[in-house]
Formats: sequence, C-alpha cells, structure tokens
Amino acid sequence: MEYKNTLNLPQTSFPIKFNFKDSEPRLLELWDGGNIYESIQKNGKEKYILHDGPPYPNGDIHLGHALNKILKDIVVKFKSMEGFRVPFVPGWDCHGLPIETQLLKELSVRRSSLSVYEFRQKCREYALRYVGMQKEEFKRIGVFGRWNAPYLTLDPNYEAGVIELFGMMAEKGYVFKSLKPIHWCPSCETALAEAEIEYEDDDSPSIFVRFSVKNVSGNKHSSVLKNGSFIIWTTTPWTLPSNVAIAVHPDFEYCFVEHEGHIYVIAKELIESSAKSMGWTDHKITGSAKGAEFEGIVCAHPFMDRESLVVMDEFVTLETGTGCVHIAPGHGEEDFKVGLKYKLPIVMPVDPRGCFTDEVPFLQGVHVWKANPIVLETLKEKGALLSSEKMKHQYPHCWRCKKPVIFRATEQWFVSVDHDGLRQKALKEIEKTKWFPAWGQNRIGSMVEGRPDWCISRQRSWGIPIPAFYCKKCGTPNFKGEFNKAVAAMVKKEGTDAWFVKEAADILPKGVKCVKCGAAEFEKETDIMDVWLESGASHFAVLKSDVQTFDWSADLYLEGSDQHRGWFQTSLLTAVSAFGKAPFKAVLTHGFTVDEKGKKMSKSLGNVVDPQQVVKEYGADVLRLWVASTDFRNDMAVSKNILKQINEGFTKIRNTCRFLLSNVNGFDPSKDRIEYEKLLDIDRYILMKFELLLDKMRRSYDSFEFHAVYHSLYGFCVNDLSAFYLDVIKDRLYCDGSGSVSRRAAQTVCFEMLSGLIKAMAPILTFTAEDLYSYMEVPGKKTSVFLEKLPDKNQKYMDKTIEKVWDRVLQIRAEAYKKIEGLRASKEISKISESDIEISCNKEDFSVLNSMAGQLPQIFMISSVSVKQGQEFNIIARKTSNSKCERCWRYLPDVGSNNDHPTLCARCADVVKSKETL
RNA sequence: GGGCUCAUAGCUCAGCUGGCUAGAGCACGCGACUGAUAAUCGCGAGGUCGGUGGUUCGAGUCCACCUGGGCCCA
Repeated sequence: MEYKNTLNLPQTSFPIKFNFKDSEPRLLELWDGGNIYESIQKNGKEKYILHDGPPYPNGDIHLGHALNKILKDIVVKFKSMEGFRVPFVPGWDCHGLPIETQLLKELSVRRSSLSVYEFRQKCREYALRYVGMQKEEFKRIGVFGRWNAPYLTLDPNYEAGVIELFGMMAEKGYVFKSLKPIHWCPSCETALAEAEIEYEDDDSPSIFVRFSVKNVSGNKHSSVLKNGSFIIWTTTPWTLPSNVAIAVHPDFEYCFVEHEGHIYVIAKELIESSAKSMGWTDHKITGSAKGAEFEGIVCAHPFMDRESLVVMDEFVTLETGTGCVHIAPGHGEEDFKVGLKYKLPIVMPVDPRGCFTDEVPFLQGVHVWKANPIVLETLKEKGALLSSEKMKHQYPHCWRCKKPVIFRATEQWFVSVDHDGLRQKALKEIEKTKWFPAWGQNRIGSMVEGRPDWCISRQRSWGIPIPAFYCKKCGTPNFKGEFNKAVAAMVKKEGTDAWFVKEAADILPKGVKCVKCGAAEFEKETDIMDVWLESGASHFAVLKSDVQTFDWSADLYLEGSDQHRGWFQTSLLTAVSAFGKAPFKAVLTHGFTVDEKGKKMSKSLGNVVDPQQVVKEYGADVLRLWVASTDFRNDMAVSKNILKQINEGFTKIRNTCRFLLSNVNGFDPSKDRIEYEKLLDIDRYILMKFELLLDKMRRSYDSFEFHAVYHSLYGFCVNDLSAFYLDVIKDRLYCDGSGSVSRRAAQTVCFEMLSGLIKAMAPILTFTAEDLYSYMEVPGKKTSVFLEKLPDKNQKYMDKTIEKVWDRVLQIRAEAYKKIEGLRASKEISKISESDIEISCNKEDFSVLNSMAGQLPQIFMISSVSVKQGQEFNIIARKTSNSKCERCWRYLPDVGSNNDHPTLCARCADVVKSKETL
C-alpha cells in the first residue's frame, strides 16, 4: 500500500468532468477581452479572404446557420494557424419582405397607418434587434470574426455601394424596364422573385374548352376544319379572358376527332385520356395532321370579342390536356415568349389586388380567385365548356403569406442576362472558378445557361430604392450618370431613408435635365430593389470598398448548395456585368441538415434540432464536432442519437488529451526533453504515427474534408494512443524513476503529441483546445492557442522501417490477445498481465520479434513472451508462474530478488531504494 | 414533371484509377481493471455494399433502369 506513494501517478487540475458551462464562457471572455481575433489579423503571410454570405435576421439562428458559420470558422482558424491573414467580416441581409410581413404581424397594424419612413424605422429596429441576437448566438458557438464591425446591408455605406453598383450596371446597359409577366402576390400586392415562390398542392379546376375555328382560309385542312374546333385544357379558367392564342407543337401528330357530328383537333396520344375526361364514348378519328400544318388558323375566343391565333411552340407537351395549349401572354412565362415571337397582344385585365378591370366587363371588380365559377358559367352558356373536374396539382405560393400567386404582366425593372454577352461571360467565369464539390460547376452552369432575365424591382418599402427619376413631361426613367451619382452621394450621407422623405428636386443637383426631352421636373421611382441584388452586391459594397481589409476577389465563398441559384449567382452576375470577373476564386457548398432517416427538418415532423439546445446540453464544442464529423458535401444527419455519439467521441478525445496532460505534470520541456535519438523504438514508432496523423489532418483541412480530420484524429486517440501507446507507457511513466531517461522519454513524446494535437484540433474543438492550452506549461506560451501555428512537418519522424516492423508486432499482439482471451474466458486468469505466451513463427517474424525480445513483455503488457522459429504461425498462452510485483503490478520472474523489498521486482526495488537514499 | 445530387453494418465514416473471406470507431453483448475512475482495457457478434438488369474472367467500385432522400426549378 505504501508503495503507491512511490509512484509518479498522473496529476492535473484539468477537470475530468466536462464543465462546459463554466469553461466555455470563460474562454469566450478570454477571446473577447484578449482581442484574439484582432491579434490573428497580424499574421504575416498573404491574405486569405473568406467572404461571408449574409443570413437574414428574423429569428434565432437555426442549425443550418450554425453549421454554415462553424464551417467558415474552421476554415478561418485553419488558414490563420497556417499563417495566413484571414479577415472574416460577418454580414447580415437586413432588408426585404420577410421583415415587413413579420413586423406587420407583430405590430398588428396596417401598414397604411404608418408613413413609409416610420415603417422603415420599425423595420430597421426589428432587423437590428435580430442582428444583435444572432451575433451573440454565433459568438457563443466559438465563431471568430470582426463582430464589432460586421457588414449590414442597411448601413448607408453598404446601401450607397449597391446604388453605385446599380449605376455601373445601368451605365453598361444591363438595366432595363419592361412589361413582363411575373409572379405576383395579389395578397401582398408585390412582384415576387423566383426565390420567393413555394410550390404546394392546390385544388384547381381542370377544364376542357372549345375554341371554334373562325378562319381557315388558305389552309390545306380548311374543308375539314371549317366548322371544327380546337380543344384546350387549363387549370386556370380565370386567365381565359386574356387568351389570345392556342399553341400546338409543330412536330406532334394531331387528329381530327369526330364527336356528335363535330370535328375537334386533339393530339393523337391524348385522345383517349381527353375523351375519358369529357365523357366521350362514340368518337372516331377521321384524319390527322402535323401540328405545323395548323399555323395561322384563327379561332374565335369563346366569350370575348377577340380572335385566338393558332401558333407553334416547342414547349407543348403530351403529359396532360389535349396538346393544344391556351396562351395568355400576360399570365405566363412561356405564353409571353410565344407572344413575343408572334407579336401577340399582352392582355392584362387584372389589377394589382388581383381584381379584374373594366377590360372584362362581366368580371369587373371580381377577384381572380372568385372568377373561376363565373368564367365556367359563361363558358357553359356559350357551349364552350366540354368538361370540368377538380384536380390536385403543384401551384406556386407566396413564400411569406403562403397564399397562391398569379402571373401578371407589369412594368418591372430587369437586369438583362443576355445584354453584351453577360450570360456567356458568366459561364466563362464559372469555368475559371474552383467548385467544391466539383459538380457545383455543372449545377450553377446549367442554371445560368437557362435563367431568364432578372427581375430586380419590388413594390415594397423596406429596401434600397431603385434610383430612377421619371421625367414629369415625357415619362422617361432617368437612372444613369449624374442621376445615379446624386443618389449615391445622398445615401452615403443619410442612408436610403432620405429617398423616402425627400422630393426628387431635393435629391438632384440643380439643372439636371431629362435625357430624352430635356425637361427638368422629375418624379421618384417608388419600387425598391430585390434583396438578392443587395446581397449580390456585397463583393462591391464590402470587399471593394474596404481595400485595407480585403482584396476584391474573395478566395472562398462557402454556403449551402441552394445558393447556386441564390447568392453565388446574383454575386456572379453583378460582378461580371460591372467588372467582367467573378467575385470569388473558389466556391464551397454544403448540404442541408436532415434527421436520422434523411428527412428534412420541419416543425410538423418534429425532428428539428435547435443549436442553442445542443449548446445547452453538450456545449458548443460538441456541436462543432458534429459539424466536423459529418461529410458536409452531402446532407448532414442529426438526431439525439447522433449527438450522443458525437459526445462520446468528444469525451474520448478530451480524456486522451487530459491523460497526456496529467502525465507531463512536472515535465519541463526546456530541461527534461530527451532527444529523438535516445527515445525507445516504441516512442519513435508513435511519433511516426503522429507525424502521419498530422500530415493527414493538414491535407484534409486543406481539401475541406473536415470529417476526415475528425475521423483520423479520433482514430489516433482511440487506437494508437489509448489502446496501445499510452497503455504501454504507463509502466514507464508511473514506475520508473521520476527523472529517469526512460520516463522522460515517454514524457517527451506525450508533451510533443499533446501540444501538436491541441493545435491541430483547435480549428474544430475550439474551446477544448484553448482550455487544454491554458493548462499547459509551454515555453513562449501565447495568450491563446490561436496565436500558435500548426505543427510543421517533421521529416525526421518519418521512419518507414520502424513503421513496418511495428505494424507487424502490433498484428502479432492482436493475435496474442485473442489467445489470451481464451484463458480469461475459462477463468484461468482474470487479467491479461497474468499470462505468458509462446510464439512460433517464420524466420522473418522471428528476426523482428527476437530483436526486441527484451521489450516484448512491456509491449504486450504480459508476464513473458518467448519466441521460436516454427513451421506455422502459432501462439500458445498460459497462466504465468511469476509473482506479481506489489508496486508495478507486473508479473515478473525477479520479484523478490531484493531482500529489502521482497514483494517488489528488481526494477521497482531499485527505484524505491534510490528514493530512500534521497 | 425537369436539372443536379446522395444511398456501404443501428450510427458516423474508410474502401484510390474494378481484383484475395467489404474495413474503422461508436453503440450493442460478454469479460477485465479500479494507479486516465462521471474513466480505462480485452474479446465477440453485426453488412446479399438501396433494388433490378448489363459490361467483364472478375463490380461496393463501370453502364442502364427503378426505388427512396435532398437541393434547385416548373
């Protein structure tokens, strides 16, 4: 019992219990108070710019936000610890419809009861409130950044940047105004971007309508079709008043179908399904023709005093309907395109609230959602309604109010994607950019290839105004040159609020004249910009305006894969149009968070994981470790189970480091370090493994494969350290003389690995690394681990011969343990250390084992190992006859060899004696 | 409906350009230790590599189709 006091047992004040509730706030304080982020900005190597994509401040951060910022933080810290200067300026996307809607809900007031200016003040307060909240939440999970000066899209400087960029794009001719059908929310009374649309199932009417042929003169089928009809199918009867054409596919085969003495045109493949819908049983086919042969036929609109032209369009499909498509250019994207081709009129009898105008007398004042029954009634009266059913299908809805939206032609502002080859230039820039994963290039490429012009106007208040002035005399919009400069200058000084309180005359310098007619009186535009234009301008408003911190083009953009359509694309388009170059050199995307079964998180499924909850339960490092542990290129699964598992992994890493720490207690590296050449083989072996680990970790960080960083780190802790090296060297550490070379050698290795591990894990296990670092006694210690550099490569450790020999020894060790397990199972022994083994093996193995015969008992942690050459590899294990040393607990033949200490082995007796003489 | 993408043990991941009985760790089961102890060690049992078909002497790895998930669009 008293011999225990002669051991060098591990000792540390680093708590075994993970008290993150105490330690994490303390470390946050250290980083904040010590200005650690500011300090790492003094790094000498070149800049590495990770440009933050701004989240939307309208709630607590969710797991996706946490995931995104943690990934960025890992990059920032890794690059920084490699010596780069890595400025990270977090941003927020503060304007936009969501805040307006949410605010109106909170205030429970009508927007009309406030002036635009007052309303905008409330919006600003709202946005800033959540910016403040989210900022704290991001800081809490250990994210480093310029938190005291983030970029906000509502800052006058930022706003002015957007206005200027708009001016540059306008100057180059990319900005234009045009009538165009766009998604329109009649409830919010605003145009919606594609990003603001959600598709949901809706019940719609499904009707077949007859359009009688009015004029077929000159057509080769005139005799057949003279009294015939085309049948169209639609799910939006309310758009029929705006019908101006019927589209058929030029290549499809259409049949003349006779029913009750009347001839109808239907695509061949759709006759049966259509007939079924219309309840036809006795129809017959009397002939057929290619769609192209119908071009130019004129039909009569079933109830409007208007003609409906038969036109050709390739987008017509054979999925549903009749193959003859109702065309209303004011109410559909494709319709509009066909309309342009055939110069069809854009009939648009629906006002902003969704009510019909007097253009359709019998529907005047009726809301589109109430118009369907009236239209159906009218069709019935005219005998044009052939069938009416209900069907469920996906219909676009407003992302905010969740109500269905309509297509409506309005005057809108656009960025032309094809002006001056913008699309092609953008595609070129996409090719020049590095995409992680590589398929991102194809994804964004095909999106850019097929995207329509970008509608950048919104009929709202909370945003940056479209800086245009309408000439009071001729109506021409003026938005370039001095008009733009005047607005930019004003906004820089007073913010965009000024736009909403000042008159045009107060904004513009005296003497400005309309570019068209030369008149001098103007009216301000009332539309604001799409928020995607604002955030897409960040490369200019942030990176370009702050040349001290940044170079213009960022090294990396890192966002979810949804941003291929969103921010990556809007950033690209604004940058290429204004500067001819992509604003990023590389783009990294991550997947989305899903539950254990791979389903997306939703409140209704009840599978939402809240990051603050994770932080509360496990601490921020476990959340960070989850981020690192999962391959983020795919979807990332989280659940209670998974977090529990991550927490176990975390504990293992933490305990392994704690154990290392507790064993270098009293070790002064400047005095006690043993040089490499004097280390034991096993020490050099583990150092080599450690070197391999560091190399793997560095490479994985570098290629953004953080899950590989985690798995290799974790595997090293579990397999190489905990289950092998640390277990083996306990004997040396505890039982050898405290200042002995053998113990100091082990400590040297422990110290080396601990300090290396701490640094290598720091980008991920930010808190734990800093915590451990604070407990270490290192010469030249910094105030933070983040001021350290990652360990350099150490070629000296890469001893390949050692690796080969020891890998084999460990294999044999594993074999031996299987055999020994048999002894334990039969209750002959209870501990592995009670066993002797005899190995017979081939010449090669023999020479390996024999060369280290003396060390084998320690390496195997058993009583004795004998080795002989034999035909077959075999291991025999039996209970040892040696007695147990009371001090080191090993079973050794020399126990009792010293009369003064009859219960000790020779080594322990020596150590105890030398202590006594002290 | 279209584009892109993913699918290896209960979980997180390996498995490079196709080649021995598909690997780790965790969780699980059994056992040991009590000198890493709200720890640690040993052993074991888990997979027809989402499905079908094909190319090949040979496929988790290549091709086609299907199923299911995700993102984006309609």
